[in-house]
Amino acid sequence: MNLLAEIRQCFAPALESLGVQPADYLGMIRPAQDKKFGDYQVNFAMGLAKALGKAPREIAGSLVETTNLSGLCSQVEIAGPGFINLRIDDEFLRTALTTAVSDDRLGVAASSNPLTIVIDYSSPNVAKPMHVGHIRSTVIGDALARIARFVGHHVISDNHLGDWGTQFGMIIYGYKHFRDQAAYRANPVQHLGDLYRRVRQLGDYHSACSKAPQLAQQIEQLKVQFAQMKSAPEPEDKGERKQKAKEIQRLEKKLDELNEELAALRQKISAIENVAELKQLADEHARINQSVLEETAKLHAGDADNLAMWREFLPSCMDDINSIYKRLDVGFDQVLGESFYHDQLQAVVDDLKNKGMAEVSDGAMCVFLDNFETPMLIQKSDGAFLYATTDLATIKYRVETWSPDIVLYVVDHRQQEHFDKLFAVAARWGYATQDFRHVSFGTVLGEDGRPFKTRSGDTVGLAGLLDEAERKAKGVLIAMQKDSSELVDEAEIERIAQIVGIGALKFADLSQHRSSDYTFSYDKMLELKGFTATYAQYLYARVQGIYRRDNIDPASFRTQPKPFLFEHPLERELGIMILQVSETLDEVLVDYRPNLLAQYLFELTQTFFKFYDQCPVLTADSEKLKASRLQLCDLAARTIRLGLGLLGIGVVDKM
RNA sequence: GCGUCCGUAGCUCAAUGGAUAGAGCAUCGGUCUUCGGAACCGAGGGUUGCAGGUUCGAGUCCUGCCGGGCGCGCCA
Repeated sequence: MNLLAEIRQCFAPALESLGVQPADYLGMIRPAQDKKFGDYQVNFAMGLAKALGKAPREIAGSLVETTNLSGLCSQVEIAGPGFINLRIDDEFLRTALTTAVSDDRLGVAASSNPLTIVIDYSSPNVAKPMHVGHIRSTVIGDALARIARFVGHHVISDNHLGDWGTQFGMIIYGYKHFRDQAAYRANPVQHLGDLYRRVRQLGDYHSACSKAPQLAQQIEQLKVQFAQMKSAPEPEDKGERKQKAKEIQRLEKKLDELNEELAALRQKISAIENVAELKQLADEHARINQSVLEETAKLHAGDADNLAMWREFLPSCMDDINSIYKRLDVGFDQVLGESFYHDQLQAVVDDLKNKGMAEVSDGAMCVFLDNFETPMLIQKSDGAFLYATTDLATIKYRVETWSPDIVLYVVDHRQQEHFDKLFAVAARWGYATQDFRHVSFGTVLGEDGRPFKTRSGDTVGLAGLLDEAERKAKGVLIAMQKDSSELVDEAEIERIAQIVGIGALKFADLSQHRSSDYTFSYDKMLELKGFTATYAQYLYARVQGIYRRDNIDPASFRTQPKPFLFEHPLERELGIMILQVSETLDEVLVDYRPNLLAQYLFELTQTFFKFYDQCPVLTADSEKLKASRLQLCDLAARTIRLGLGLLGIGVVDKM
């Protein structure tokens, strides 16, 4: 039962009779912001008043008169400037709750308009270790896929792996020059990772060596400029003085930035030069960066040796990634990486060329677009393709293969301009009816508040983060068990710690608005109280505890529901909140915002614990009341299980 | 420089243009021989960066400024 949808439906005829498009206004019916106003509020009378030239309260009155809410709402009030406050009829609530108790879907109807939705998420670079920067796309994308699927859409989740890029050139180079056959045999995943890091380190060293002097020179120039600016006489004009101060500030900041960059380069240099063996290696591989690109080019050109190595390495790299997915309980319907599209790229370029959309500029094949200063490059001057080319080929493939209505790209916001261009090209190319959407999210920042740099070497590995989450949850669990009667064995603690720890981690991410930057903090990500998954999981465990205590089999009332009673205001409040899961899921999909579901689950849990504090369940005054309250507990717990499950988070019977 | 996103309580964050801007954490105080204290109740804490504008109504929309993140042709 979707209460909000029911109410909206009721108001449509009245709006139509006023001569306006109901769709423009029905969205303004919302859950009441403050419970004292009722359950739902209608906010469009004020807006309509202007358009129709009547007093808002008068409009509200006529809307109420011509709208049939009987059976649905027991109380309709016009308040303030023209709000219409609605209170759902208790009997209607009881019926809806009774239906929910006996329904596996808790009364949530499947969408009457199922769409085909492709969701592209996670998409890590194979062969590079996954780090915390990958968690957002993975966790948000997975949650959206689960939610959309539950709501009734046909979802195709697709992991667009970076499995065809320079990183394989690096591994191939490393394998050819640095491999330790025994170590490789013993643990291919780890050894390939080592080879990657070694090549990376040497390559970075050489880049740093060539960049550092230029950078140092640039800094010297800036310093001179800065000194001149500072010693120049103060302008008399106030505006110019301000301008000057600003310019000085800007230069200072720029200097700081460059100095920091230089320090990072020098660190990379000294890391090599301080170790004689490394220095020797670096000297022996002076052309390493060019060679890596050559190995990559050979792979792309179909070189038999490199292709064979790629085929050999890929499964090992995937093992690493899949173990993370397994721990996160994340899956995909399709895993079509960049390599899958490799042989379709030339055709894409040719097609765009033939259609007059692409032209050569400065040696590179470009698609120029209105409203964009820079073109989209689809082929480099050396003939190599770019990720834009792959993205276009991917669009073509997805549309031709799955005919999606919507294609979501769960990718961080730094790529916004890329997607703006990509979608613009796609539309001109003939894919204009699909709703391509960049579901962007904020950058993962370090605890110092600065963006997490992929190249900064000391990133937190994702595997280590998961370990830490589970370790901390286990510590809390063991501490809790000391004075609890509900003892559980060692293996059980391990299992529970996993679900609680990973759940906390995921929830920390999903509970935040996806567009805001994500400040990485162990404390925050592993928090186990307050606005967390743990709090909601605790609700579930407590309800299971009630069943255990009184040997209750919930199946008994799920098949034969008893009447719901509202003797305490919190029983009714909890009942409404339970039913609102349906409208919450719809809300999530309007703008692809899982945090709305997280917020809902938290509020539901808060309401439950208030209810539970004030309404005795097992010791209720009558059997009828006990039965009713047990059903509320059951519904609350099942709603939490469903909602957390849709966020990719599990529940446990004891914790 | 151009583009784009952001600025809300001490901290971390909420709030499709709606009524008195809300949570969590932290702090302080209460509930307690408990239906498993990972709980419940209460208190303090705000000129929503600044200044204008639009409107019946602005944290939200528009303009300008201040401060910050990110991006800006052959990386992905």
